[in-house]
Amino acid sequence: MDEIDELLSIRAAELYYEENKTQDEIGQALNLTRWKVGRLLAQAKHRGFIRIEILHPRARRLPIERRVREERGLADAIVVSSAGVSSAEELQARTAQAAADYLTALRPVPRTLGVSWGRTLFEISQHLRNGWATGVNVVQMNGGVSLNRRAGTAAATAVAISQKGGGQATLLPSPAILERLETKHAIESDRVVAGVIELARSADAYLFSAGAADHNSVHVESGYLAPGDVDLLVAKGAVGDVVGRYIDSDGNIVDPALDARTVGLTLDEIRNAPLAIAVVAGPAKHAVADAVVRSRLCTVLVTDESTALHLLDG
Amino acid sequence: MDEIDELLSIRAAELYYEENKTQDEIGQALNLTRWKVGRLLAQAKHRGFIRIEILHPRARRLPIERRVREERGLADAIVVSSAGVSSAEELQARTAQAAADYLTALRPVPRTLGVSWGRTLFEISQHLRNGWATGVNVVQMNGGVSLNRRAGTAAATAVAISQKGGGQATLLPSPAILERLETKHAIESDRVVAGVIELARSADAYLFSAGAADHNSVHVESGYLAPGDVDLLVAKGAVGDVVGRYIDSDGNIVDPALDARTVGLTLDEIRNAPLAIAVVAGPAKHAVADAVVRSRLCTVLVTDESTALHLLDG
DNA sequence: CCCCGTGGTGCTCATGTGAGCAGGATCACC
DNA sequence: GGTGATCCTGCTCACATGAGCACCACGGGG
Repeated sequence: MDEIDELLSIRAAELYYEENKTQDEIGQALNLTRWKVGRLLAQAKHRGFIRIEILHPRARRLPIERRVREERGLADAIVVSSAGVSSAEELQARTAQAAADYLTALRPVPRTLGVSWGRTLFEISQHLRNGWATGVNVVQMNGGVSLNRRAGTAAATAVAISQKGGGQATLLPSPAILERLETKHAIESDRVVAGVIELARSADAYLFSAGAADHNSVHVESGYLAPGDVDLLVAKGAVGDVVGRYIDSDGNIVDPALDARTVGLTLDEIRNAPLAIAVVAGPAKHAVADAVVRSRLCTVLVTDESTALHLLDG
Repeated sequence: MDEIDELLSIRAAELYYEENKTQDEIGQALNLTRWKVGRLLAQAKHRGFIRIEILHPRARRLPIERRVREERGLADAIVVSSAGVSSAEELQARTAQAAADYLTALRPVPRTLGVSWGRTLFEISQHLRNGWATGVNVVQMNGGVSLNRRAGTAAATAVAISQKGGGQATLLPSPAILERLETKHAIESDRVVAGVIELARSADAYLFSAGAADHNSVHVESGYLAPGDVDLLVAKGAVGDVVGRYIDSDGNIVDPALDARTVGLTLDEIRNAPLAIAVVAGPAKHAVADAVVRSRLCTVLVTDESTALHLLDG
């Protein structure tokens, strides 16, 4: 196609998309047959001169979803549009909303849902509507009775999800990470704790997020890890954590000793789940998202557009 | 329309615009009749959820052009799209290109074209193609033999436009602004100068830009005005200049004494022209653009999207 | 309890649009 | 200069879509 046709296709596109003229009218205006106009418009689309965006907080990017699903081998992928997003909070909110929508539409409805906790999960719980399901029981997948002012967030998340879904919440009454291995063994052998973990293992589905390996992590905020600990993990290749377990870009445990002191389901238990929904969004989490998907920690991914595109670059 | 319909319209739009499904297929997917889908899509468009942009350096915004024409009473308006523009230079280039296109397509072809000079005009001259017209003579509208390194730019502009248009250039051999009123009178009574100005008065069309009243002005750069002079003009209400004459937001001369020492066509002579094409783009020139249009200094305006929208706010 | 206005639904029909095809111009190559 | 391949053009036809209309459900008022 030469330059003059390119220009014509732009003129035609202006008249077609901005002025709502018919191809026939455009033909008269530009002295072309209506078929030529049709071809010019097709060219303009094909060459990427026409961008169509759906501007809405609930808008998704289906073509990207499909590519993520196919190229990264996921059972499902939900990619929220970032068109018109002004703040990181809004992106987070959109993603949480999408995750809530996904849960709501999920069939068959899980009877028992294992959940992690954190900012993302809390927000999802807030976006779920009352009655999003009937009789969904929720069980925590990992320890996390917080040590600080945010205490109760983890519990509130699980409780909100279960209550809105007409079911019961089962909390895991244990810290996320224990200081001594013996204590961890001790707590795990507690009948209640062991029972909860057993229940979590039997869940029909898991819903969890992933954290970036940086100083803003919930683990630092909650006091389970010091900023220095995180630096050390990063030095060993950590890109983030899933249910409190830090992984490198291949999804392998970075620090086995630390991992052994972490209470909750193991990554392999999650990997073997038939339905594991990871909700990971935001530029800071590009690397973890990639690790999660690459190491098959999830079967379903809910994320934002830019993270999804990052996954497709690899 | 309630919220559930809004959501449905977004889902429908995704399938329609991103997945290229037919309304019928969408209907099957969402359990709707195909007419309902059509209505939902119409709603989505109507509510502004669908944004269609034409991404191309030559793209124009016809609806904005029309509004500018009608609401500001211009014979014509050319508004270049700023979709996908990364730098101020690119915006400038797009506008210059559009002005060149407009000139090229102009009918009837002007026999004599009066031009001003400056960065914008120079760029337009560069974007014109050889043979854009046959036999267009160009005459300078205002003085401007530059005092500094840029000397010759004004002349080069007029010469390029005329040569590419197969005609002759007539230069106005005079400074833009003289220091003493007597010198100005003297130079204007020079037979050659008077002849050129007379020729300029008789031009079929004028093509000029406008400068912002700031320290980056060509007048400061060329040494006709000191930065302090500009500050003074701004203090008196100046928003910019047209053919070297500084105007306030109503298009009135800000400093009659300075204006009297300025060589070239007067603003009223331009106002009386049947065809006066102003090319004004860039955020810095929003105010001048408004003054130019408000005071009817031009019959045709070539500008960029954001400047045009600024004009429509008033 | 019925009646009528309102808004939404599913339809018919006319129009707009894309796929596919035959003919003809263009150009390289023989 | 002929010949074949290739691309483009203008067309037919089938399909997709929007306008307009009759109908029905709902709800308020008589």
